[in-house]
Amino acid sequence: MLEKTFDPKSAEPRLYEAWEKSGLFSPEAVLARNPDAEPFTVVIPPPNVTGSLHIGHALNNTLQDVLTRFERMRGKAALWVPGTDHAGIATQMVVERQLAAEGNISRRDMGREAFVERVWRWKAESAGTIQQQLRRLGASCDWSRERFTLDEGLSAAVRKVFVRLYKDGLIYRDKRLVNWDPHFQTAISDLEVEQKDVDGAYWHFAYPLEDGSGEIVVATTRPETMLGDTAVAVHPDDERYADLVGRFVVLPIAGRRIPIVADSYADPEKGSGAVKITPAHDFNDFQVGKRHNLPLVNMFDPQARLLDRFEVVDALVPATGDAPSVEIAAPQTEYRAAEVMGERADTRGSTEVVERAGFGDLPEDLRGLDRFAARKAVVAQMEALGFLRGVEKTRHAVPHGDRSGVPIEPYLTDQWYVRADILAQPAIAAVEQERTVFEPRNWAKTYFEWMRNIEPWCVSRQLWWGHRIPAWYDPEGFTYVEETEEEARAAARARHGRDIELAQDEDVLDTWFSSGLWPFSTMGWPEDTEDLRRFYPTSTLVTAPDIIFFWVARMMMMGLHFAGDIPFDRVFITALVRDEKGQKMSKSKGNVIDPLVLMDQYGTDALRFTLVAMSSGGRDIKLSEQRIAGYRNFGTKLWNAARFCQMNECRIVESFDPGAMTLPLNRWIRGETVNTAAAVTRALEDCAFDAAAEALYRFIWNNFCDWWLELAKPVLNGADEAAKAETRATAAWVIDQALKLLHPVSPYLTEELWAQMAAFSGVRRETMLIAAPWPELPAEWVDGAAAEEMDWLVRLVTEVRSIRSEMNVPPSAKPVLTLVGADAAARQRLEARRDLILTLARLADVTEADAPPPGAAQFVIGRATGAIGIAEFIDVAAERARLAKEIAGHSSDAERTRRKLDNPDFVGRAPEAVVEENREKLAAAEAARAKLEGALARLEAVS
RNA sequence: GGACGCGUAGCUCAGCGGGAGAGCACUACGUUGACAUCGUAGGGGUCGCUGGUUCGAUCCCAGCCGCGUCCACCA
Repeated sequence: MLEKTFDPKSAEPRLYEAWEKSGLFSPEAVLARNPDAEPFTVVIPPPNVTGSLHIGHALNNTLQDVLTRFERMRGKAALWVPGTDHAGIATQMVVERQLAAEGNISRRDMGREAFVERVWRWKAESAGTIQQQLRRLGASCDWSRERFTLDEGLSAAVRKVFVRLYKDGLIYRDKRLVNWDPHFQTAISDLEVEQKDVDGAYWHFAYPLEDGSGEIVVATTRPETMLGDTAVAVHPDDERYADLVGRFVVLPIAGRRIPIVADSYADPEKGSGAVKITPAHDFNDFQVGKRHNLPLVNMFDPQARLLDRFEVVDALVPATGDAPSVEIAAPQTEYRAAEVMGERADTRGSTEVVERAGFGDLPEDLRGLDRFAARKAVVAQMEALGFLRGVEKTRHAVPHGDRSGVPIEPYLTDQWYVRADILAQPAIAAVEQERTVFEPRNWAKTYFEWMRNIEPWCVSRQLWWGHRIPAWYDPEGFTYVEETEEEARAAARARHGRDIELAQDEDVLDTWFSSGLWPFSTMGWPEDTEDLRRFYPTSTLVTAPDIIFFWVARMMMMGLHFAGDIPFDRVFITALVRDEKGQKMSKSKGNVIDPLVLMDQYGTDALRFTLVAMSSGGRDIKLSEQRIAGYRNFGTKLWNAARFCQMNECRIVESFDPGAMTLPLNRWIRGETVNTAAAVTRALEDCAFDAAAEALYRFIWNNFCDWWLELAKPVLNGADEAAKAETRATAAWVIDQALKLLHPVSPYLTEELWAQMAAFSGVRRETMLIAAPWPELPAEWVDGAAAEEMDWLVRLVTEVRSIRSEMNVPPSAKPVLTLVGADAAARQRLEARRDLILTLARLADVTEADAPPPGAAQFVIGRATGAIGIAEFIDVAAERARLAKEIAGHSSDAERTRRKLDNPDFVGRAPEAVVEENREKLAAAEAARAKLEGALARLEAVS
């Protein structure tokens, strides 16, 4: 016999272990039975290898598991590939912090090799965490296929892709402005930059004209960059400055002569209408500089980063004060780098392109300052020199590194870029043609928006943890991009006719570069593997909205380019999980909900059911514990229903044919089961997870427990052995179907009941994973007549209960119900269901009469009037009020419907079925009102 | 500035062209051997506002108000 409640704590580990041991998470199990089984593939969004499960993981992995289990039960060769990501910056950051805490050691103190070794050790230590937590969640992924982005195989794929992109001209090295994260001392991509509003100011500076005939005022939020100004721009149509264009100002402090140029970038409406141009430190200014062939003055010393320990101090002005070069590199050279985008750079790279540019008479006291100190110093000097024309406080957006949280710096460096604009074309087309669809659909727009305006993707990072870029340089400045050092050497030998010293690029690749290959690299690409042939393209990708650009877009581009096909048929974008107040969860706010705690408290199934039930398209999830508790109760409800069935000897009868049921009661629940199975199937096919959960909840709780079980009780306690046998078998059959339908969402509880029911029934059964085929039930099993009959019964019982409650009839009282004016059908139903009605409505008897007895509370049921003989309880005033209210309800119904039907336009234009429906409604409302008015009249007569 | 989404019962959310729904919370009654992690019954909403389309609008369209997310930008 089942315990009183399901105990997740003891059952979950036991069940998971059994599943894993069975080997049935691997599609081979299905393929062994059916070699032609259709594949269904999901690849996990690989979590950070050293991470742990947060609520977002819980959500998307639950949904992936729901889909995988569902398709596996349907007989598909379902494969869910698990794995983890090396997460370059994030992981390196954690380890660097550990080192700092341990002994104030920096990675640079350790050296590259030792540091990377250390990160691998940390990975080995903590890698198990997330895997265990996914198991805890019930994830049915194929652990035998688990991958890691820094695996040998995946690394080989990365090198292959890099080399091929290079040889296709789709990857190139270039010197241009990048988003430089001064904290991590690395370039980051546009996507890793977030704008934050901060308090700042506009400083208005006057730049004197060269000839002393006046000045021009510019405003800036970044005074420290003025030292790098190489022009002042005004709008070509701005008459105020028309005669100044082509003349020169003298840049204060630096003492450099810079031109006034006309460029439409200058907005006459803003500030003075004149804008300072700092091409080496501002993305817009870079473009202006390019148009006017302005020199770039890079004020950052790239070497400065070597001075850092844990807190980075970046130098604003050259720390190498010994040789500040006055000469400025020729503009045509400066901009060459930007112009060769996409050009093969296997000859002289662009490393030579930018000369060190400086400015001779920079005061000693400005050198070596970090940028914040430099700002103050520059402002102070400008003020002292009399060039400060005002300060205006303002709040403005400043780009910050998403990981470091410090303001990023546009910085002129050599980096590797991917020509995303070319790769994006097929990826855009694939979604336009709906070869890949987004679910919910609207996300496609977000995807298009970004893809159609895509910028070059900076993929090099000045980190140590990651895939080292497979590029080698010789001392003469030639570049060799090859998969191995041997090949690079061979290429160098071929070029120079001798062995030559090579140095590998120090940088590693953006983490998302390897993640972008995930759907095919995990399948063994570039080898032509069986997995690749069978399981690629994958079926559904389940992921969060915030990584559509980071990840989904890159997989689309890489998949189409390298694996020759879309990476997935469908992308399901999950909701964002927020706290119950609707706030985004964050460590700093302290409102993070730990899914593990929730699983401890309520069981995994309850958490899963909640996440599924709240996953409706286009809305964030506000997670509340109350809701989880409610769904935990739902599991208990089903558990107890099964327990009741055991108490009543309801066993699985393998020879039982549900098609041969005779009792309307059973035929009714059979129909409900069919309808529910269809609804759940369709919902899961459409990723309408909330609809699936709702259908299951209603069916199990409202239909099965609230009504069918109650209706079955008299049968199970009765003397009709045949009816009893059928009802027992029906109970077991319905529970079986319910368990199967619920299993993808709540795997633990269902698996446990499945086994217990089998044991109790003396039936041998394997785990549900593939031995519980998904219910595909014939539509003929829906019996309309039985449904109508049960519906009538439910209405009758509900009416009686409602009146009893309103009239305060104690449960112990068993009145007599008299039906007046019952037709043949009602009479027949009444006779057939007499026992049920008596039990459920707590009645002594049901009779028929021509008129209701005095002192009865009355209601309308179909064409008949029901009268409950509760003279001793009836409160005439209360009953009068009750009847009046009922009458009012029917009256207003009738009134509204009549108005509709009196409208010739409605009758003329609405579909006949709708008109007819309204006619029936009117008739029913009026009949009910007439009966109740009669009842009210009788009440008044006797009182 | 652009894109997308959301405003429905106290709360959380379904529904999205023809009778306003669920869960929770609330109120009353209840322990009749599946379940108090429960049962029965009940109260509670001019479906953000204003127009339009339609025989008919919570549902479609437009505008407005409020909220949120993303992208771009703000010398």
